[in-house]
Amino acid sequence: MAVTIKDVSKDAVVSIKTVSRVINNEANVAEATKKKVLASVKKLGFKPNKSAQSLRSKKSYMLALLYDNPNKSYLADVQSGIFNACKNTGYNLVIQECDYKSNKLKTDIIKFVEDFKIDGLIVTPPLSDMEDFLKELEDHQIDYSIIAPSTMNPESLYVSSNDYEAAYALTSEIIKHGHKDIGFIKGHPKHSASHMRFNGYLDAIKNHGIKRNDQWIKQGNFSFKSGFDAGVEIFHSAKIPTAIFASNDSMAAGIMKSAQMKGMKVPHDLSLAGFDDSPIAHQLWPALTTVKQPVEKMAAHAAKILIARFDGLAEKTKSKEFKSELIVRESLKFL
Amino acid sequence: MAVTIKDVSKDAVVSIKTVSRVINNEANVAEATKKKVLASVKKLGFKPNKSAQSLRSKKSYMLALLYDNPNKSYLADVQSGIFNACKNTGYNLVIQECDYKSNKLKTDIIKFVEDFKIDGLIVTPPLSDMEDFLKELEDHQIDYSIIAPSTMNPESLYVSSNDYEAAYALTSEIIKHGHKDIGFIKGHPKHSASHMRFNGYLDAIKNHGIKRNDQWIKQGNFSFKSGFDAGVEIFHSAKIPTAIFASNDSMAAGIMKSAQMKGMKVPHDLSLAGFDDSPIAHQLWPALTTVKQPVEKMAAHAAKILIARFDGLAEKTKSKEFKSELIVRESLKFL
DNA sequence: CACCCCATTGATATCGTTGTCAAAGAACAT
DNA sequence: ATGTTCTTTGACAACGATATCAATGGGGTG
Repeated sequence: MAVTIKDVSKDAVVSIKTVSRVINNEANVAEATKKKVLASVKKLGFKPNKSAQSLRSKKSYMLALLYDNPNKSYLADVQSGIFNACKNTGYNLVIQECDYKSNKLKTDIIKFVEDFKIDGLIVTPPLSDMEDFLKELEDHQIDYSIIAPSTMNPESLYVSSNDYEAAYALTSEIIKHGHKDIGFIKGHPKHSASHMRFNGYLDAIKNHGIKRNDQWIKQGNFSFKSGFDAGVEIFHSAKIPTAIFASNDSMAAGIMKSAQMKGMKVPHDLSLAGFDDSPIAHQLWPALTTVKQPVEKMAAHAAKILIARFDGLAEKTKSKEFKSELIVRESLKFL
Repeated sequence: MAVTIKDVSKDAVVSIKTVSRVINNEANVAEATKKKVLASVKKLGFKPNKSAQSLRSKKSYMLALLYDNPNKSYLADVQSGIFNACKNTGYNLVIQECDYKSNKLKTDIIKFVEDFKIDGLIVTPPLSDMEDFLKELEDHQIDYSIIAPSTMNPESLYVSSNDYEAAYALTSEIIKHGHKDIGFIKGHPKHSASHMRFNGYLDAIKNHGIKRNDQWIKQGNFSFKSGFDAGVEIFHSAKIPTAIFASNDSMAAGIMKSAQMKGMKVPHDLSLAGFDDSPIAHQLWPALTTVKQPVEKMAAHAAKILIARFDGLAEKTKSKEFKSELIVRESLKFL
């Protein structure tokens, strides 16, 4: 039989309530008492029973990660980050796959949260871009922390990245390499990151005196196939750009494949850049020039601030913007 | 306030115990009573409180996925499969990242299971290959289900795949394409799948009268880099094979990159095959010939049989071997 | 010294289930 | 008719924590 709070209280010769106070770090416990109790806790190897805690305190000590994102490596990184943040906090992570297109999304998630008494949600794109969904969460008083929000509401918890600046910087880098004819593949229209990246691109070419050519700007959806298809289209054009910037690496890989199938060589005939620094970026040859976001750290921070809010430490940890890093690899060449 | 079993018992004019019996599908409840209770449950929208159930019944209704595998897409597939199997069972999934090399592994996991009262584990490679670890779980009476076991213990729950046959078939396919000089990149030595795949390769060439050439057989560890390095080594040899079979797609991608950097063209100068049908397999050009395992289905089955065991339905669902599928793509050409 | 206040502590109720065990009644054998 | 067994049901305890609220006692104030 496991050690309970009762055993500890007997061993430390205090009431169970006092033990409870100590393990919950409540105020107003004499230092001597605290020490005594902690000694007994350690001696007996006491671990509070989560179910009992949950039952009484109405908390589950569970966070849920909401996602509907086909990008497996992104998901894995996010998860890993949250996982690390949860370590030693007593909180656990459950995963919830969603369908952002489902009209039952809202009710399903609310039901899920209420059934399992989930303490808080970590919301990833594209769910993080659905204002009405977030509104619904708030109406139900569900705490959440957003990764990559579309609007940075100072009230809510979020972690963001400087997608706009990074896209601007990457585009500038391409231009510095002598390119003027630069195509762009847009990401999934429902992801706010898509727009930020696109705007970064647009402003960069504009500020460098390059005119936008809509023949070379294609709508993608972050999938390999959408990049491939966009490539096929672009390479049918009368004039082909000397460089293409795809909003993520999967699409850049798609472009590369379509280029290679056309007999073009990267970067000899076409320079290429992606975004995200997915594993595939360096596994291709030539390796992709891209932008690396500290996804794991971002996810960890999202979890941390959520947990801090539960513990009433809201002042300590705040929403934060993370900086991305430009990674220049062989797929980009000087013209 | 949420609806409790008490409310239901009042509404249905029965005792709370009877309600409990109905929602737990216990025997010996009169059909009429059952109907009456279920009607009230539905009418009031009653959902049993997980914490209270856990507290009383000593079950957490949580499965944990144990992994230490750098392959993100594999992890995502496994997760997705388990997730689907859990749906509507009342069980939930928590993720536990491990370090299989840690000497605290065993104690950490035991502690984790006991702290959170995890009902059962789903164990993936390479943890599934550590006999002493599994033994420890059994000693602590921890239920588990293995994905890709090294030894198929009829006592334990597992899902396996026919790695040996698939590797044999793929090797035969390469031979059918006219290749006689076939290199092989071994997988991580701690994964039993590595050995099964290697043996499939060895037996296939032997049965086709081809002699093993150890210059072309390299040890990898399933990582892209290990494949790349193996490629570099092989291409330094005096004689280069006409085809290489890598134990997984990441390593095959590594080989492809090292070949391309040497100026070789796939499949013109070198045919290539991988294993797993990871996303990268079809994102490369040329796309990789490979073997597809129904990873999601396997994971789902692993979860199902574990849950069935909890519910005492052990007879219904049994360990199972899944069949892989050969996918021939452009990276393999007729000699 | 009497009074009050605040920090500290504990007795006990409580959360929402399942487990135990006994009672009631139906069914069947004698 | 009586005893026995089996099915069905319910009253109440129990799980292991936190919440409530009252009791205790030391320190400060007038």
